[in-house]
Amino acid sequence: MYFWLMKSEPDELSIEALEKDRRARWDGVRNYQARNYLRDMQEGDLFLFYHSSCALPGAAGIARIAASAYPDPTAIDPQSPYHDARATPQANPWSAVDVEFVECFPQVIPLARLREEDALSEMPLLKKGSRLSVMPVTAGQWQRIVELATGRSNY
DNA sequence: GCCAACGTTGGC
DNA sequence: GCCAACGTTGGC
Repeated sequence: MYFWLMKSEPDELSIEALEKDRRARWDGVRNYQARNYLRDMQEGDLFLFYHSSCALPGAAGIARIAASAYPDPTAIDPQSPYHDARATPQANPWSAVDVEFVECFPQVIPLARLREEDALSEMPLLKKGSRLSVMPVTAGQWQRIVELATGRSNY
């Protein structure tokens, strides 16, 4: 079991929308490093749902990988904003996973708050200039963030 | 292989 | 809207 963090613009998919729908496809990732992490995910892995490009960027909740990586259908869909003209059904370089809702944090843990934690300073999320949208989270980082968010000392 | 130009990300 | 920083593209 591994821990991850994935960024989403709440206008596209928020933790609240996932709570309502229970399950969603996580698609549109168009960066090779992020894609490789998607491919490393296993059903049952947990991830921090991070809201980006919004009024209050930060960790908003927890979700779970419901289906491991498969070819991202949006890459070969000409109608999709994520369409990639070089992708074909036979050779689709992009991957998607399915995710399911676990919990909303009582309050979003803002990016600025995460930055105050020495224990989190190694997270790619907090490194200057990092734009990676899918990243691994260590057990220690996971525990610290869940504790900040919920008061629970363990998950 | 180098590197300038470009488009994108994402916080502020 | 601004802009720093990044990844990708494509000419050479």
